[in-house]
Amino acid sequence: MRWSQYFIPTLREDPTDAEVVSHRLLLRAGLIRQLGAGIYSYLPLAQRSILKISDIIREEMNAIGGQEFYLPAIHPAELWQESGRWSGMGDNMFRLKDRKGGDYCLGMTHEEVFADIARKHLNSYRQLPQVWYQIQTKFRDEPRPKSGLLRVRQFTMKDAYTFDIDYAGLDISFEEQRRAYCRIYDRCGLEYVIVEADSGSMGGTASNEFMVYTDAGEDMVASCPKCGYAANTEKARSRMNGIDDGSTDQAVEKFPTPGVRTIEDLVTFPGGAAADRQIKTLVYVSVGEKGDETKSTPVLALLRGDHPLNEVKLSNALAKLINKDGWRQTAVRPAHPEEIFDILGAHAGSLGAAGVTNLTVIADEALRGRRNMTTGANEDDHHLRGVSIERDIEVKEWVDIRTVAEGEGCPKCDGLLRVAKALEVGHIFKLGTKYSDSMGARVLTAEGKEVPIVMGSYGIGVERILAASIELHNDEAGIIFPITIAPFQVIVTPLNMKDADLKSTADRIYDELTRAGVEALYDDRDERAGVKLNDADLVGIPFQMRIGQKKLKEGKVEFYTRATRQSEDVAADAAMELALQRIQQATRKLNYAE
RNA sequence: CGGGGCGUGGCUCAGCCUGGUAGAGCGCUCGGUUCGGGACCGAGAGGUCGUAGGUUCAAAUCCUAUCGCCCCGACCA
Repeated sequence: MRWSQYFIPTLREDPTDAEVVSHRLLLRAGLIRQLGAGIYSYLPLAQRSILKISDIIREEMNAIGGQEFYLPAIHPAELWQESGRWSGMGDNMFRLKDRKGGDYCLGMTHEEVFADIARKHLNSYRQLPQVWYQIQTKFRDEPRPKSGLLRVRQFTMKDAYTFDIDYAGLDISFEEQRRAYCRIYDRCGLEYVIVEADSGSMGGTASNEFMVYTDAGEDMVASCPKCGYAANTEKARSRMNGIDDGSTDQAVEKFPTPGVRTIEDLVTFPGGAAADRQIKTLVYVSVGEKGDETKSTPVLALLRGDHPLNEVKLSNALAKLINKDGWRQTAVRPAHPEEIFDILGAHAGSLGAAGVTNLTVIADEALRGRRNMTTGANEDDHHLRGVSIERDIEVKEWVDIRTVAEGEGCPKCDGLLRVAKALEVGHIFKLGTKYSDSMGARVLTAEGKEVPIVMGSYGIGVERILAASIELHNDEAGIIFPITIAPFQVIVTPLNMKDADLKSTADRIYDELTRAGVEALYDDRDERAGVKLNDADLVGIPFQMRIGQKKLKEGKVEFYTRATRQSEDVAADAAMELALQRIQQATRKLNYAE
């Protein structure tokens, strides 16, 4: 490919709208352009890279028996109504009407469509297991798209689905997918961790996320360097040290606390209490629906004063209480200030659960057995001391609803947890029978019994691999692509196109490389050397063949490695061989990484 | 959805506060010099100042509405 005729609109200046590194470099290096909020055009360089990532995914999916499909992006509403997700997905789903007024949506994921095919055509245990996948465009109307390709409204996803006769089969399918995922990320040259995760609106029994540590991520991962435990903080647990509450149960005593509004206020207030000896009382509202009816259920969530609530954990706990008799929880939100006053007769800052009997009270596990605590009195400017939880508060459910913090004890060993930001690049779920039950996908067993198909669902964000790779692999000069996903493997750069010797040597080497099957880009632009070298570094092609006058007089050219920014001299006649060897070496290292 | 910011040649931005016939740098075209880390000289092309309405003798500038984009928060398979 000749650069002079190829479309690579590099930018000399940093785009002001781009905050995160990958966004900035994707724009500057001429890989993408924005069309709208969270909607991007992939230019030729990005498209080449994305196709390479897709090819790796495809190879690894095929290697575990995956069969590639291509399903529609437009789905009739009925399908999503059957699974209950037409309402469950809320505003995140793009919806549209056809000319007859029929409801449709743009697919956010494809459990429903695949399950529909499965229920129509899978009838017998003899047909199972099946591994189906596709690489397809997904649409999600994100409330806030951001960070370039990291959070967008249209993107490419590899989504795979497995169909098994029972849970033992699902375990095997899940494990195969997990291993395939490891190979995919290894081959893409991406450093990742596998973490325990929340299943979210997908439902299901277990899930793992594949995470890349980067500050551009939007999840927090807790991990233990000692035993390897790793979990999304939406799921992570930790070991707590005991706290001395004194040896005797005191009596509950109300005392005035004028102006005290926060946990911190009460710590410094004379006669107050340390944060870990306070009970924090939060008012949340669970919104549920049943057919056309909706209801709001206020609940109290109790935590140790210094512990932050984890809304995902709370939402999961509340869903268990709400989802029965045909009701389904659609949202969980903090109560509005007016609601709080109506419910408890006091404002935030003086709230407590002692003596509350008409509300569901959820308490965090870390409060179990605690005594002589201080909490709000449900009377403005008053608190209670001497509160012993199990004696004074009617707790409906004890659940883990707090967010773990750095430095807390690992739940699996005696190590200490670290917490760091991470980006989700893949998620695998054991779905179980959620969709086969709701959509009626059943098969006959060998004994002639009808059972629901046991499903798994496995997703990879294709562009996120590209963006995450750039987040991890860059320097002040630009992108540093791993060889396997680089748009080109080598760039041939004659430093002066007006020099006939340089040009003819470059022509020849480019021709040799191309004939040898190397993906080479030829920078044949009549630009100054500085421009060409800076562009080559910016775009991040792993190897450069630099052809300049001084070295060529000795019959040599320079072979430059982008990652190390080191050059080595090689005879012009041997240049192609060296490039080929280094490319193969680098590719092999990623493809057969352990 | 709440808070903040920004929309001016292709790009980055100045001009707006204090109204008076639209600017710079980069890029682009042509000519010349230069040629190993984003050169220089000369000559050019290119803008309904996001959109609509209002105030005014006069609006990029003041007012109102609206659209779009970015950031923080809420939310997020």
